[in-house]
Amino acid sequence: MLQTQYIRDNRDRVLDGLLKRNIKDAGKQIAEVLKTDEERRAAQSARDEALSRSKTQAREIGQLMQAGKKEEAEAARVATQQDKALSKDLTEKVGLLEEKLRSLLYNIPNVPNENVPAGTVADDNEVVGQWGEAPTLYDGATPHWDLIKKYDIIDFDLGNKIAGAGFPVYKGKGARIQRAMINFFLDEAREAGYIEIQPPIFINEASGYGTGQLPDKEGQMYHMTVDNLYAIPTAEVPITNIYRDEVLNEKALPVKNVGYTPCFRREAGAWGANVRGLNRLHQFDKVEIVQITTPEASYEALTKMIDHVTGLLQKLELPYRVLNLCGGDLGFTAAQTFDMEVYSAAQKKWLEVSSVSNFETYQANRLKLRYKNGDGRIQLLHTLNGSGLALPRVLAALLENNQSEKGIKIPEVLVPYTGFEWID
RNA sequence: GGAGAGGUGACCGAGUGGUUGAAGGUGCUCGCCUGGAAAGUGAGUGUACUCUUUAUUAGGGGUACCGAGGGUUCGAAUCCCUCUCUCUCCGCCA
Repeated sequence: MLQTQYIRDNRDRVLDGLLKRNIKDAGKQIAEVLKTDEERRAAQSARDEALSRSKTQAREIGQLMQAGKKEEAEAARVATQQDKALSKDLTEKVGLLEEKLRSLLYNIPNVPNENVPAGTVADDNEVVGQWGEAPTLYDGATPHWDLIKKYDIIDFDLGNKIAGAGFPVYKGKGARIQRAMINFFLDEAREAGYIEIQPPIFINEASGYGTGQLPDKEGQMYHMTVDNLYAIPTAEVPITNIYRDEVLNEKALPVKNVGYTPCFRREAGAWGANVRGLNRLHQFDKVEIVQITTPEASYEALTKMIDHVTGLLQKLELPYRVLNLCGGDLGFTAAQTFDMEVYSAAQKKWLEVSSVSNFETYQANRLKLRYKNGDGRIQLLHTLNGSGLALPRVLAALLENNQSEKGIKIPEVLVPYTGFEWID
């Protein structure tokens, strides 16, 4: 969430940013925040004053008691009753206002940075990079949902039987290529300086709030009500929450973590057209990279993360483009996001395989993730994360782009991991 | 599932009703020592909110905070209640 102080000091900047996200009542929301904040401060001043008085009185009574002046102490004691009731009321009032302010802030998304293009829909995203050429496929080429049946490597019907739609079963070379990609991605990240983490795949409520999945994406996560745990939608959640409520030493920065986890998404209401095959699943595998840096270093880190991800795609020989997401397409918590899309020749469309974002202090503020800088001042850090990479759509593109009469050719870099060169 | 113990500052760890925001240690910052470092040694080192001050990446004041919430009391880290988390033992299991 945004910092109240920041909104107070940069009202116009915040407003402009929210308008870039096409939030129509941004002015009203910000005015409400500022008004609540003002009420809160007034209430706090009043409360502090009342409490200060009580405290002084208590100290005096203590002294009288010790001096043995019982009667005077007793008189003073009676006199405190009124202030006590007053400060209790005021404390309650402050609490309510704080809660109101927090819930207002929870519903205000991050302010896009100045390089985020204006726009409302995905078509307004700005293409900032492109690599590779779409392959020309042979006559018998088909989309991946046919290929997986032809080679019997992924079985949706079996998934239906044992879990439900969107929970595919990977078989034989299908399972092995999954394992191969995971290892390849993890090794590449390690070589780029990321520490590998294997986090829990269920998280508690506090973690959900920490990274912003709660309260606004409540319905998108699988929730185990018996133990009040949520299945993670991405490794970003448990990995970033490692650093919740932490004050890091500047020397420990930047934090660079990578983790492989299955990801679970209910995709409530998203099922329908254009989600065939591997394009959208309830459970999928992803290798996630996370960085925590100082504010000064975060945009350079973002660039490096994009380079890392595009490097992976180049090694996999998959044609891709890089998009600078427009205000309207930006996720709730991001200040800037770049999407990597791979071209899937048989579907003749771009598939998002990675999304790399800088959240600036938005997550860190909720997480209370800070560091002590050289001057000894405590400051919020910047958090960033990106997929490096999500498997299903990479696999879809790989199957489709590499198909021929002979079968599906495995990219060279993956062969040492798969142990086979062809799916045939 | 049953029983017990415990959650204190960046970290470890004292502290059972009145200068305790909190001993001591570690870490960190600055200095001494050193050719340089280590060791040793001296000093400093809470966070959040808030008010105020032309000492303004600063000074001064106030309030809150010892897992969370509530209660008792003139006064609570310290007493009581509820919740929560962690640990240990037993049970069950891998």
